[in-house]
Amino acid sequence: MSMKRCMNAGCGGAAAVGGAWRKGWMLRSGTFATLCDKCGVEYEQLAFCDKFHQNESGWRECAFCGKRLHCGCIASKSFLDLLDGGGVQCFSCLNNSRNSLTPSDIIQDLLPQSSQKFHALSARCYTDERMIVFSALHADGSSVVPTSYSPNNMNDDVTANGKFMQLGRNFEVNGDSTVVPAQGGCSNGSFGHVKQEQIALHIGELGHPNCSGQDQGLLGLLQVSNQIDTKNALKDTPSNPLAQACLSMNLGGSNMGSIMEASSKAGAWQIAPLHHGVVDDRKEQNKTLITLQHVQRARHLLPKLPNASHGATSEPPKELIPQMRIARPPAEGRGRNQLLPRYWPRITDQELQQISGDSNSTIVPLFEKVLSASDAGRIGRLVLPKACAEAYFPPISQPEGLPLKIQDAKGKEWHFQFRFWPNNNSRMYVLEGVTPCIQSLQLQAGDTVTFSRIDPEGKLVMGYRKATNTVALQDSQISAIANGALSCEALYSGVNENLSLTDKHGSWTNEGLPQTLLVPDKRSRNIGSTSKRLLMDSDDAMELKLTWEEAQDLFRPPPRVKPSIVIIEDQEFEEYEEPPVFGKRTFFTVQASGVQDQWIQCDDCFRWRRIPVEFLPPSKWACADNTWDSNRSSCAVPDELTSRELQVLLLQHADTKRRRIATSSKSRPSDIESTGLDALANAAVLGDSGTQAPPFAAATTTRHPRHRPGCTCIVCIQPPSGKGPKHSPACTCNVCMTVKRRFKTFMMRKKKRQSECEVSELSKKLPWNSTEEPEMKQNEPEIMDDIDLNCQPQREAVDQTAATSSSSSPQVTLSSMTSLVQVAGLPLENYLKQSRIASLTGIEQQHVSSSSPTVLQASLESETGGDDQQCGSDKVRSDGAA
DNA sequence: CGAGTGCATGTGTTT
DNA sequence: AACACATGCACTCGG
Repeated sequence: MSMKRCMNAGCGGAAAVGGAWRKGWMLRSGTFATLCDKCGVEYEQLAFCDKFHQNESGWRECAFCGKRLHCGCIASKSFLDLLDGGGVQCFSCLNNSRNSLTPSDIIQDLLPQSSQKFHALSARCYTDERMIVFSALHADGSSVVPTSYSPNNMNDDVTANGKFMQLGRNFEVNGDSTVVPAQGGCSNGSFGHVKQEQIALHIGELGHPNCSGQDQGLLGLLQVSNQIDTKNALKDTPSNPLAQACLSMNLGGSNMGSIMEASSKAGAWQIAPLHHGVVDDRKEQNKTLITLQHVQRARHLLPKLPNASHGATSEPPKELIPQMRIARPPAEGRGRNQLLPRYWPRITDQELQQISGDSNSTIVPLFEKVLSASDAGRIGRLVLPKACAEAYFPPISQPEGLPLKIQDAKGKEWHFQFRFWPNNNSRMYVLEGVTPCIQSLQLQAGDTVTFSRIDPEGKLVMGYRKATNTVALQDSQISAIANGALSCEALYSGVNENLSLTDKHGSWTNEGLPQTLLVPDKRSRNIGSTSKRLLMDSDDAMELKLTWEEAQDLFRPPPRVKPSIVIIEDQEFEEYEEPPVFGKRTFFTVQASGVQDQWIQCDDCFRWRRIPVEFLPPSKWACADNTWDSNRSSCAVPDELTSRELQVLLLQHADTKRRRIATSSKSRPSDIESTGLDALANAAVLGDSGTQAPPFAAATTTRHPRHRPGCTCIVCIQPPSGKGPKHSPACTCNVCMTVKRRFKTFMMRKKKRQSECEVSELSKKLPWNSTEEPEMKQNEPEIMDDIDLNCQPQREAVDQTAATSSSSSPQVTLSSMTSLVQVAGLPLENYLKQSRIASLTGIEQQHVSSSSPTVLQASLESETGGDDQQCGSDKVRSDGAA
């Protein structure tokens, strides 16, 4: 066995090379460092476990599989992985030789090595596995030494079991060969899990203090055989400062091996169990190993907010913590650090407590999944995320899989079949037989099921969250935010996978701020779901999108923070070091003269005040802040508008929003592409019922929605392009009859509405109109005698303008449906002109002249009022089903 | 004929 | 480009 001299000047100590590893850890560079026996200083070296034999040509061969690793080329990890805790593992066969250690080993072997004291070293114990990773602070509190450790003695039984361990590689060697965290400063924070305790340890210095972070806190992990060992270990050294220590225990008791990865930036250590023992799964295990990566992630249970320097606003109120729905990176699991955040369990402490009850069991949240339509459907198959399945469920090598018992929150045990299908050289994991469970829990697509494990029993439990509240609360939540009544966390815990944290003022914290808010990202704009396929009522989806956009509109620069100006491609960007805050919600009006106003509600008296349009109100605003109108800068001063006027404006505003949603949905590409027949048919079914439906749900069919099997009407037999024979005026096909009936309905409704127009009249008399009103005041036709169903939208679009200008006569014969619609808008337009509502009519004219059939369709729907607006697609559906 | 099963395929996401 | 996964669909089986 060769020896290598310690490179620490003046030390001269030696470390063994070739045999069992001394204390060592993997460096980021891919090399392996060991600790000098004598001085404790580490140095890099190349060495191999004795399981790898050096052959005559200088290559080393795996004793298990015979594959070779070039001597001295540790970076050639295609064959070999050096285990930080000691030992090596062949990537080809996964056999490994490893060192292991017990807590007593750690303590007895480690502590005497230095006279320096560490300020704190928190440690954590994991059952079954025998690994220690720890870091510690210097006594001055400024330095952290993250390291791993393995004792001198090998434990062959572990080796024989084929288990292995691996530590973080996130350490780098600086010029002085000292070990520093790979990413930034060592951070504070707890990485504890559901049950953990932490205590300070005072132990000898292990290595080199170079963590740049000023943070304090934790720094280590212990992974030992079991709790008892740990406790015994502590007992074994009563005189040792460790007696003062506490070990953080995680009862994650499975037999899984673990990968531990230190991500020092967040002070977070990640543990990733690996498959073990199943030969067929080894390739995937390899992959798991190889693809280990840094994951800067949110911390565990009680996330420390990221920027301590921001002062006292960082910690969420303690009483809120159990309720906070925080995405918890799962504590362990094979390849768990590869899990996408969307699968991170967001179970609350309260829910955990509910599951665990009063028992001493520990609930280990594993992962969660939003149910897809397939998952929740009758097939009874729940597709499991591959990484989750492989990480947390028993390894399976045959497609038939294993029966799996999973207990729900009520204690009922469900029997599923956990299996996989081969899929594109990969696997697709499913849980079969979930229908009874899904039905029992009344779960639907969009709901979330969570999987946890009860330790130490290792029993799997599943919980669920219903999704409906999330969507329903959106608007109100945002409103509440705008009024400063709701923290952003409450909002985004429901709609975004990102962990969200707020300070107690409701401001975003850096770490918790969803990126989708800060930087609109194409990939993450699909709120609440990662898939378009996830069933969400389309209205809800659109509503979500709009409110999401509104939410973005409400962002304000952080108060009292001066931005630094960054110029990127000649564009100046303000860069803030603090996250934005939500501003207060307002609405805008435009006077007949074209002057715009912005209206804001006082937080104290709830009166509405007029403010300049360009003003970006902060989250709190009161009359006293009304510097523009001194006459109304006190809550004692009544509203500028009468309550009636206000009501009208607010109604208009709400209506505007609703219509904008509808319009936006109709201007989707699929709708734009819809044929004239679609527009016709959609129009035909409008207003026939009051059922609510997504306005665009039926837009892409190539046949008219009233088509029924056997229908030979011209619409159904002609190609979607509209070419072909024309409808006869006497055609009595469903569409024609419906269109005729529809326009009769328009007539009736118009008359009815005129009698109900008191509010509208009042609004017209107001000097203001809510903006974004272009589609609001379209009107119904006077008479619809002759309806041409042979709609050719491309041509009609041109005709519309002519119709608009030429015909206010009810007797005019129209050439198209869209022209009809156009004429339908004329009487009110005229009326509005007479009423000198210039802004409205102006907008409307603009829209008319540029109308596409789709827009007209939207207009048509708009004019039919709220009830009609809702009827479109559902009507289509119901008709189709009839 | 409907339910169940296994695989194929398309789409969206991640690397 | 590769991968993950939601869902479609052909096939089988049993009532």
